[in-house]
Amino acid sequence: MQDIARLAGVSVSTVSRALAGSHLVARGKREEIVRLAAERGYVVNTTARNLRLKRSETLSVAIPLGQGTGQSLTDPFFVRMIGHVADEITQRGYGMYLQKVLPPTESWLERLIDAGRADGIIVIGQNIEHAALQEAAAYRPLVVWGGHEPGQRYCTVGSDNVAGATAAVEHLLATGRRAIVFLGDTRVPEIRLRYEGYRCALESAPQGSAGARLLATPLAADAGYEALRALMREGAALDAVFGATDLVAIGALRALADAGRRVPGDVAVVGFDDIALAAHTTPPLTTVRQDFARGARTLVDLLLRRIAGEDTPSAVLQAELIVRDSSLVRGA
Amino acid sequence: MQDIARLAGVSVSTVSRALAGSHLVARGKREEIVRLAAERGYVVNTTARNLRLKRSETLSVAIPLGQGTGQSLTDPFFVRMIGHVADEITQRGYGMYLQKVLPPTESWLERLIDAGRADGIIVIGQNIEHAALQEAAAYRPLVVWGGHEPGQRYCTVGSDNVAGATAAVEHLLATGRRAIVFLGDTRVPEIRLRYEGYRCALESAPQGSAGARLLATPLAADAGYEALRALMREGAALDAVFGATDLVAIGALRALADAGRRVPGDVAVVGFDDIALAAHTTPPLTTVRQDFARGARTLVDLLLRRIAGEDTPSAVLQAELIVRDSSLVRGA
DNA sequence: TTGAAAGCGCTACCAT
DNA sequence: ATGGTAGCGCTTTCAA
Repeated sequence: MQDIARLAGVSVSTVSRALAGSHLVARGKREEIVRLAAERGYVVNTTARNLRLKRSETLSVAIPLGQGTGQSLTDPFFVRMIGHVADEITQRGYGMYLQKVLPPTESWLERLIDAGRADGIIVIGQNIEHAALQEAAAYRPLVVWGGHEPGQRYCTVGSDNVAGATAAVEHLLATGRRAIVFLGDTRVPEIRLRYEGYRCALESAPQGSAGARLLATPLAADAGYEALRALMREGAALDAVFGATDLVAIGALRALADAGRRVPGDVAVVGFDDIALAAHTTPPLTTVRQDFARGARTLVDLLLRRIAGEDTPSAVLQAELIVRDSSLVRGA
Repeated sequence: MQDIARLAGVSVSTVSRALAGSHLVARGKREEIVRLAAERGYVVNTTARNLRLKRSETLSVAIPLGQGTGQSLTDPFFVRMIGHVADEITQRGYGMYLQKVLPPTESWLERLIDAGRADGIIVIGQNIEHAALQEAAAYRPLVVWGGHEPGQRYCTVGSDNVAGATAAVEHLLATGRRAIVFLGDTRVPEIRLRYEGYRCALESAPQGSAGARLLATPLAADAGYEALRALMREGAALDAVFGATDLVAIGALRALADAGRRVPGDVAVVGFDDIALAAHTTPPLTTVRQDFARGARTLVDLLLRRIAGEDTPSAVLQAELIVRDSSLVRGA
């Protein structure tokens, strides 16, 4: 900036103002300075600027990967969410600092918060870290994607997991399914809520239906595959599978195919998320769609409002059942 | 830091040193200071630190999304790559600044580089931006994931697209396929290289084989689906499809299923990438595996070496053909 | 409308 | 082993 000032024959103050588009600088001079900077490839140093302004125009996105839940950063759900959040953040002229948090790290939230790298934090997925989040609740510029539970002190944005799961299971019951297995890891709050919706729907099940059956499995396709194979080897009766995520459901699809069970003829399969590939499985997967784009927009909106000092409530987004071939009426 | 110094009854210099773990500070005093900081939730301000040190311990990851190539940040390929790169960066104690670059942005590379936010830049995918990259070649701390082409001045890391594609097509020919269609967008350098490998293999095809047939399509499942459907409606003869990416191949799988063509009985399908879901399609997809983990490691390695002042050459990684059911021997 | 100068929070040099 | 202090590059108040 010194250089530009010297070249333009003005002070650094004037250059700073000109580059910020201030009208305090004479129009001609301003344009001259801007031209000069562009020519010389000068760009304002963000670090110095941030230090001076005490804000970074950057939002931190943190992804806690719980121990053994099997999720990884490459999980299509995270990827999808990261993509949409990146869109939203970029659109508002903010930068995005991506942080992957592995479980053993202690007080990661505090560190992230106070280091001054970002103006606020978006945490995607509560994933076991519920307690840490509760503690950080006092810190305002924080919004979490996940399930909203009573007694929760931090601000969340998430789909209506209970209602979504209930709709899925009611659909299965309505199409004649009677033995519906739930595949997932209920240690994750969102999954627990989905399981709750599942149980809830089963309570009003017709006579002759089997009760709730929870098959615990990490949230990955391989895990879903293995878990369901094991269950079938045991000879358990089932005519429907509700995968807690599409990934798990896709694993289930393959396990069924390998075992010679026809989908949807013998067994119906339903997932949750509606990731891009759900429409392209064989058969295409019935699933509960989460509105990721809307979710991302809401996350960023709420966070920016919190940064501005507002105290925002949690938001629950509607989730929509998308019926595809994997749960067609039995025998259809 | 002032506060901590006052509390500990020492100078800020000492606090700074203690927090950095310097052995110049008496052991007892050091521990006392660290304890005090932890207690009061004090964390060193990264921005000030970076300004002073003139480095940010942060790497920028930029993803240029070309016009109309149909790729989006939610493409499993990007997601996978981002995940692995995030892993590598995190592991080395660096932060990751994620940047999505939309085409109209001008001189985005320069801005990114000079703003001082990051010590170096990883660009994932050349995607139409080849020219801009060539210009930025002078800027050293820059590594690009993509194809390596003659005359290229910037440092790339990428799979051996030509060899990978050749292996895939040779496999198809060896198993009796004679009319192999290539599905993809050859404006993207990597895809152009794959197409080259495809043509190369076809040149040594047995008598009676059809020549190269390029079906241009954006790199997304829907696009692959539509493109292949259109081709089949035209009544074109084909007994194999080579999708430039797994996503396109998955679209092709579904188009074939919808049209009543059996895979691999009537038509073989091969993809490229080996994304997680390739093993879970019906039938499981034969594909050319890119070693993403290794690629990410190499990207970060080379970038850090460039930051240290070294001039590194481009790296080409081997790509491995993974044969699954979608290309089993005809009639098998 | 412009310039001088203070200071954001930190590290590292130079003294002691 | 510890402290004083300059200065990283910028914005903004205050004075002119």
